Amino acid sequence: MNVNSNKAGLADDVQSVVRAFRGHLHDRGLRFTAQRKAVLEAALASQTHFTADQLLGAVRERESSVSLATVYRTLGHLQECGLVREAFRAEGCSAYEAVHGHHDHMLCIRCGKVIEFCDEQIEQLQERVCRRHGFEALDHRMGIRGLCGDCRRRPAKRKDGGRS
Amino acid sequence: MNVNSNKAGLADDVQSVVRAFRGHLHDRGLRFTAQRKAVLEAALASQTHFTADQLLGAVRERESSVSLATVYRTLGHLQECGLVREAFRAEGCSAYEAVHGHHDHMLCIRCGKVIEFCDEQIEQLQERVCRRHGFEALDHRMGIRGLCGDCRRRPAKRKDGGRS
DNA sequence: ATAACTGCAAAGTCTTTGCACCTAC
DNA sequence: GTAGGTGCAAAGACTTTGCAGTTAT
Repeated sequence: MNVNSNKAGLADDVQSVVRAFRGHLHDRGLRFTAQRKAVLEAALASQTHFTADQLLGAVRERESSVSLATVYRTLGHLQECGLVREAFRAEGCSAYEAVHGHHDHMLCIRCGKVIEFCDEQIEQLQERVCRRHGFEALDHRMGIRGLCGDCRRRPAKRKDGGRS
Repeated sequence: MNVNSNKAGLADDVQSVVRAFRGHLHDRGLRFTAQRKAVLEAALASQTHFTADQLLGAVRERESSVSLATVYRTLGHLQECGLVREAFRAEGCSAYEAVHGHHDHMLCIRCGKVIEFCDEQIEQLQERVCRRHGFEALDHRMGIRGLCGDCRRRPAKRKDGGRS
């Protein structure tokens, strides 16, 4: 199956992933630079979602010489080879994440909490529906928006005091 | 279930939806204007996804006095009451769609085709996974990216000529 | 040696907002 | 009559891009 070719395990150690990235770049006549390596490593190190800007912050803790432009450019390459994906869109910007093990998201519209989950049965049904349409899935994304348990128990705060 | 309170049918005629929108606005002390009505009707008339800009174009065929700012403002209200949702993000901008009957999407990364589908079993499993997490789903979105049947049969065009 | 990469800053997009005038209620 | 709405244009926020110097191969 193609949905997640990087499912090997949580332990797919950074080493091999870096090698994969280098190979991907090499195949296209692109170069493996310190900045690209730093961006990849920072992305892999993150256990959650990150915006381009947050990633820049993380990268700079290891390799000071990186610009936001390079982060964006590198994110593009990383997405092309499936090592990173755009997880969902938060506020006005994109939230990315390293692809170590697939999962989907629930987003609480009130407190902003993000719950990750993975349902094997849903994955299988997705494969099935793709087959039915002759479609070859390379990646997929599911986001459920609603209220988390905590927020369901708290009263909503209305914009105005309400009427009637 | 909450995932789709507007599932009544494709025939939920414009009349009643407009009434629902008016009610929603009224409940919040907001006003029902010609522009808002025009935006809603144009959105309902669309059988596909549309960007804010495309919607503006459609709206202007019926009600010339509408600005892009108003379209955005109205889209906000329409999303709040569940009549419109952000279907997915295409290129740099959001693609919206009227919510008449729920469905999900497959996007071909090569030709850009969008295939809509709806799998009742997946919907049920989503409900189940939400229950397990104490989450109350209000809306959800699933997008599968990959290659459509046509593109799978055609050879890929590489960026450069390729190297052995 | 050279084609590709980087940082910077400027340019682009899409979206939101301030303001003065207009209008539904 | 008044609170809320609208268009316009300017402002914002995120992302992309041109350019001149730098570097992996």
